[in-house]
Parts: sequence; structure tokens; C-alpha cells
Amino acid sequence: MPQETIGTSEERSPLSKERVLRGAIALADEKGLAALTMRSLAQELGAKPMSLYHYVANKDEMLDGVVDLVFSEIELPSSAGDWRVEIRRRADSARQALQRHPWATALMESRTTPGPATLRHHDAILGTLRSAGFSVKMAAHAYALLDAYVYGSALQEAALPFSGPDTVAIVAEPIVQLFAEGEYPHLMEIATEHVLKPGYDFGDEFEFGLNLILDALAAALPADQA
Amino acid sequence: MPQETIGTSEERSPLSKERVLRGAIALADEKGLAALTMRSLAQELGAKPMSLYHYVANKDEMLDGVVDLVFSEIELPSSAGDWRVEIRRRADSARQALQRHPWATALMESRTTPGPATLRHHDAILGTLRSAGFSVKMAAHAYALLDAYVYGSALQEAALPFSGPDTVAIVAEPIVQLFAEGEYPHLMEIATEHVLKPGYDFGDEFEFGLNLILDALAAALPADQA
DNA sequence: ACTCTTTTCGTACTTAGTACGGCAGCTTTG
DNA sequence: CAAAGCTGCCGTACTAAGTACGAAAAGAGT
Repeated sequence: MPQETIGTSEERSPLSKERVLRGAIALADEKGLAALTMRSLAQELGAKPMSLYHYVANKDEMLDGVVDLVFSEIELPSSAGDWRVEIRRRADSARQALQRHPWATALMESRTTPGPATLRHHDAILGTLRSAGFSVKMAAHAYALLDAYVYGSALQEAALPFSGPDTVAIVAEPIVQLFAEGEYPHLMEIATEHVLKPGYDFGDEFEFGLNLILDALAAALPADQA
Repeated sequence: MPQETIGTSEERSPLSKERVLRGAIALADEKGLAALTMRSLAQELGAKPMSLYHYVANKDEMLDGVVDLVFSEIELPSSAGDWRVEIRRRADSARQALQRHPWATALMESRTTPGPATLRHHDAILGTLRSAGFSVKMAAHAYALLDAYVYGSALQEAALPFSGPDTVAIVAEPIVQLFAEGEYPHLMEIATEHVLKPGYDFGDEFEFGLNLILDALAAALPADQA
């Protein structure tokens, strides 16, 4: 006597590439990237491991799809409207997406085959910059700069031992202890006088850099248009 | 009858943590990060897998050590001398190190336990910025910005399907083919009119952003000092 | 109901990390 | 110089994970 639809937690709609990828994201969000195995994912989906291979060629290809899905969560900038507003919107949106899925930053590296959402994303940014009046070359420069900054920030934030504005103090003690040896005076200074202060939020750090970059790009625009 | 010292290629000095880590780097450089397994590394070192565990607790810890070794390859900025020169030097040096070991960027993400070289590195940069006159807060901002940019650029460069200034054309064809569908007009434009042009070098892209950031930081210095 | 197609899965092989205990050679000590 | 101990090296073997291969089950269409 099979147990049929007794399963309480696991969803049991038919599988699909979409469901597999979304399940993978959910699993990675919950348990971390290391816990994302074909076997555990199958279980999560109420299926058996080999069933997944009907929708993805192999795990690597699945990860490509996952990365593209994460990219699709990022708001696209519009080519109309103020370019600074649009670029900022997408930068913030990208940071949020990579905050929701901290493991994704690591994945983006190894995957050299961008998916449609990724390409669309890049295309939209370049479009916005070109519409703003940047030359082809300058748009490429600006794009590389902005993108490097956004991903680099995501990398940094993912590496931070804390996440919210308030969880800082929890891990502060052992770190300060380590620095107290006097070997890293400047790290010590920045830690105690800035990062470990109550109101610290990495988001402020991010905004500072983003503003600085946008201002500098805006200043370079007139000369580029000439 | 043991074959003694007949082995031609494999080094056969006694093992050490140093040798294990350097072997790991060499293997990753040669065959890629995926090929770096405890088994293959042991073979490379002319030893058996389990021997490695005398020098590293487990693979993860080994990777931590590897990352720290890569960091130690980066030139430290000095607190004396012009801060822009020093910061630029370390930025270029960092890019070179991450170019030599493209797989390292991916590793730096997951490792939340920085080694001594990493800490020394960060400390030196902060020291240089502080000596230049930046306030604690501004130094933190500048540091986050610069670092995010350097790592982000490394990430971008590692994701590029080509490496040198001239290998571009090789992979250009299929890419252009893909874009030609007209779905990504701006990517297409940047590709054909900029990236795929003969003299293209990602290094120029990097320098542009670095200059822009340094200029903007320099402009912010006076107000910060006041 | 039968056949064709699509979806799901059972079995089993391979690779990789690593726990555990043994042994060899050098070092120390009587 | 021999017995005892320590250090570094490794043989064996277990577990987890990706996935090849082919078959069973579930639908679809006539």
C-alpha cells in the first residue's frame, strides 16, 4: 500500500526545469551551497536523484541555470529617465539579490556561459549608459567599473562574519581579541572605531562607493560627449 | 626491491605544510581548481593521499592556507611615499596575482577565516590610507571601495572567455553569432566596436576605473581632513 | 485497449574526502 | 648498542556525491 499524498512538507507537482532550479535556490538559501547536492535537492522536491537529469544535463548546467535565475531577480534599468537614477536602482537591486543569495556570488565566477537573463541584464545597462550619452568606449569602461564594484561589494559582504546592522557585537569579541596582539593596529582601529560601532551597516559603505563612482562618471560625461 | 630515487619528475623532499600548499597552487594553476583533489595533489607531491593530512586538518583548511599564500604574493603598500602611488601599486599587484591564479577569486569568497598574510595585507592598506590623512571612517570607505573594485575586476576578468590581448578573435565568432539575433543590441555594439577590436586589453578597463576611483578619493581628501 | 512518448526511477559504478590504526626510521636514554 | 618512544608516512576501508544505463510507470493520441 503506497502512501500516496500523505507527504506534508514536500511539494508534489510534476517536475520541471523551473521547479528544479527554484528548488536549488531555495535549498542553497536554507542550507548553504555545500548542502546543494543532487540527492538532497531531489528529496526536497519529493523525487529521486536521477529524475532531475531529465531537466538538467548535469549539475554544472544546473548551476548555470541557477545563476541566470538569480540574475533575473535584479531590476533592469530603463533607457528612459535619468541614467543615474536607473543605474543606482539596478545596483541596489543587484546588491539585494546577492544578499538574498549570498552563495550566488561564488557561483558567478566559475560559470563562463551566461544565460539569457544575464545577457539581457548586461544589455540593459549598456543601453542605459549609451542613451545617457556615453560613447561606446566610455560605456564599456563605466559598465566594467560599475559591475566590478557591485560584485566586489557582494563578495565582501558575503565574507563578513555578520549580516545585519546589529549582529555585529556577537562575533566582535574573538576578533578584537585576535587583533589585540598589536599585529594589526589599523585593522584594530577600523574595527573598534567604525565597523563594530552600534549603527554600522555595510549598506552605507556600499552607497558611499556607488555615489563616488556615479559622481565621477557624471563628471566625465560632458567631455565624452564632446 | 624498492625503486628508490629513480623518480624523474616528482620532487621527493620531505613533505611540509609549505610544500603541500605550494603544490596545491601549482596544481590549480595547471589543471584548474576542479582538478585539485587531495589524491591528485598527493600524487603530484610523490606521496600518498593520507600523508597530506599530517600537514592540513582537511581540505577546507588547506584551501584557507592556499588563499593566504596567494595573498602573500601581493605587494604591500608602504605608509610612506605618495598614497596614490602605493595604492595603485598594490592594486596592480593584486590584479596580477589574481591573474596568475584565476581560480583564487572564487576561493576567497567562501573562506571567512582570513590568514595572517591576508590580515597583514588589509592592515597595510588601511595604514597607507590613514597616513595619507583619511579619517577612520573615510579610510574604511575608501578601503571597501578599492577592494571591491579590485576583486570585482578579478571576477570579471576570470569570467572573460579569453585572456591575452590577442586571443580575443578566437572565441569572437560564435559569440557574435549569438548576439546577431538582435536580442542584445548594446552588447553587440560593445562587442564589435570595443571588446573585439584588435588592441583590446582588459588591463585598460581596469586602469580606467582605478584612476577614476583614485581621483575621486583624492578630491575627497581635503574635505575629510578638515 | 494499444502504441508511442514522456517522465520517473532502480541499480550500480566512479571519484573524492577522510577516519583509523599500523609500521618504519630516527631520536632519545640507559 | 639496545630498548623505548616519537614523528612522519601510508594501506585499508567507509561514506557521500555525481551520474551512466536501461527499465518501469504514466500519459497522450488514435
